Amino acid sequence: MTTKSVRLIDLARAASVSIATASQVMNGSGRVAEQTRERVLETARRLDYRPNALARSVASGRSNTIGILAENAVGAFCMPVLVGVNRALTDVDLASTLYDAQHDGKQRREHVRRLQSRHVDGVVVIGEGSDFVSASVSHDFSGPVVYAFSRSDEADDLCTLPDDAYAGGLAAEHFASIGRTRVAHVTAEASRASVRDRAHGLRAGLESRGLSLVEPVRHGDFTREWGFTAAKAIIADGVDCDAIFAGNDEIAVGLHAQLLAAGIRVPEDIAIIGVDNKAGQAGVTETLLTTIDLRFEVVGSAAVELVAAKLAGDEVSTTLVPGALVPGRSTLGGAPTPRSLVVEALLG
Amino acid sequence: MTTKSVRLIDLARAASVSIATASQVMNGSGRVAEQTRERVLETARRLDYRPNALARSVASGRSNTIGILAENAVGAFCMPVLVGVNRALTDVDLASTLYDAQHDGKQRREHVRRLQSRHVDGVVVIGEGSDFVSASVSHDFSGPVVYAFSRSDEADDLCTLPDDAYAGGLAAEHFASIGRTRVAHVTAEASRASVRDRAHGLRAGLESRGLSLVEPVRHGDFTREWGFTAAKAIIADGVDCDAIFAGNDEIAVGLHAQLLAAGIRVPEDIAIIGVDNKAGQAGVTETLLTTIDLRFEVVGSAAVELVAAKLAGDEVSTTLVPGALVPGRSTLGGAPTPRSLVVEALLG
DNA sequence: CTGAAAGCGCTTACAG
DNA sequence: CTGAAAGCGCTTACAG
Repeated sequence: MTTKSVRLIDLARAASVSIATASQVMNGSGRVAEQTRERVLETARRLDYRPNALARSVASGRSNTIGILAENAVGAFCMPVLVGVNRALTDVDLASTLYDAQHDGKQRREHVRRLQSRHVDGVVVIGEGSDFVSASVSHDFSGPVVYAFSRSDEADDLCTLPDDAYAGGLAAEHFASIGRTRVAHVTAEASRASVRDRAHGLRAGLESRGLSLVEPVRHGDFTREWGFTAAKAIIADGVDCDAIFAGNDEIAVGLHAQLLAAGIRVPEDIAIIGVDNKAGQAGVTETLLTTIDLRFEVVGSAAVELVAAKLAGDEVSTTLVPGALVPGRSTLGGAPTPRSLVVEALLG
Repeated sequence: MTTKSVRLIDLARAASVSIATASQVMNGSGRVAEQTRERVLETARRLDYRPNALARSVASGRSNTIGILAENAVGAFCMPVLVGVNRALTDVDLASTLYDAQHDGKQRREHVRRLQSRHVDGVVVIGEGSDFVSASVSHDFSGPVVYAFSRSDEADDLCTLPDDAYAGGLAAEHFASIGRTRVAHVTAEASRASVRDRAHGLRAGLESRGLSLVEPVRHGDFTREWGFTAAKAIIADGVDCDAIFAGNDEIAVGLHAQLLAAGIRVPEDIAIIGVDNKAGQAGVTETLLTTIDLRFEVVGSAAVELVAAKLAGDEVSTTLVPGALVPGRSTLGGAPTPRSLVVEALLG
């Protein structure tokens, strides 16, 4: 198929220069006479010269590759982060080599070795969210390591995470903007950092507008079932609220369904905001649920930016990525389309 | 952080052998006295020697890396295929380097160049299904190229694809096994190979059991809306069927919702089978819809097997991956779980 | 069975 | 500004 690939020495000969000079013009390093430069470049084009990246790496000591260690690639959130990482990588002209630990410590250690063998310039570990703690591998590499969508178990490791407090603030802001004043919060375990941060952001946002929660936060888990249960309890307890911030979309859907079933109108009686933009991630364009998109892709690309900055010798610190509110019918109302009926029916 | 890494020459000295010998034992090549072998291995362990994969590549001419070119990584089906590819790669101890073309020709060409520069031993192109045609890049590489979940526009390129005909056969078999005899088929455009193959497999499966379709295949597109429309038409036309094979899950969901809305019971009156196992892929464990999982991960791992086989010099040919039927309530019935309550609540 | 030597394709001081 | 030379860490015939 392919003819033997042209080497630097072939290029040098064809352009009548030494390989040192040829190398320099291909790398833009050293000072070379404009004329020779052009000649070499032109020859390179004519010969379709493609530098052997491998040889370049061993000679220069830089692989121009960063390793990606996914804690669990099949996880729901890994893909968008990975896409963000890869995109950002291409922008700074770095290659990536991906390993999936599948939540398995042994595999993970082997992958770390492989990454070391390949002399990657840096590493990004992709975790599973603000509540996930990765075992630090920063000491296993001489280059920068950053944890995307994960915390590390060592304090001064670099992470990129969604800004959960900011998400809570967005919810408060949106409720206020549509005139809601009696807000409740149904969320998951208080032991989760993401849960605490979102609740905190919500509270702060409400307070800054002279509002507060109508009742204590209701803690359960991140499931639809908990949404059902919580809605029933809210009704049974006679809670007087006109808005509920749900800890995630699953809870929001559960609340939504159960409220409807009880004859309570959404959003007329009670508006609902979720978190995750699950439908949007899945490519559903019709926005039933108002939700907060945590922008996982940005969490991924931010990780690459940290790696690149460190590689360039800059001082950097952990990044919190602000999310974006995606307005939908659960707060703004509007005519239900036939499609939305089904979307709702099979959300998830 | 990390101390300077130990090189082959360090290992050789520590074990009192030449670097040639050290190299051979690390690679299991050549014949080395068992005693020296052990000594070197032991020393390697003690020194935590990790061969420099980059240097090894340039010296041997094999990178032990295969390139992955995703036509569009954010696509709904790319992730599972990618996971399968990566898993299989790890099994044969190959690394991967991933590039995402994002459906952009220019980017794609640049990625091909990058892969060439990195001297990958082989390439797997990840497409978007049986109806997607990738531009062949086989001539751009000296090593094997296989198209996973995609067809190539060159006839003798190697592909791995879900076996669509087999999927149709599974549907026929399942309907027969639950005693359904009057089967209809609602699917997408007849211009799609996947559509034709599934229909063909269904027909063949029915015929082999002495059954046939109760009406001509209804062609539309792979959307929920078409599922609605088709269900209405089936009702309006007074079609006497007790089972519908839907071209994919989207259509199945549309049919399901519309039939319920019209007071027709699923599966008592009409059983439904979809294709894709979308819910399962998304991690939903409750199986509302009986569906056929096309096993995208296997499609991915099969691609790697083809690459590996070619690399080993074996003759291979395009692989069709058989899917698996995932039984659910839309054919088997059973108690509605909380999730299906949501469906009803929202439809009512 | 083992080692000295050439070579993989590149980069990078260092003279000139 | 340009080239000859050493070097990156490994592999692979080839002698012995």
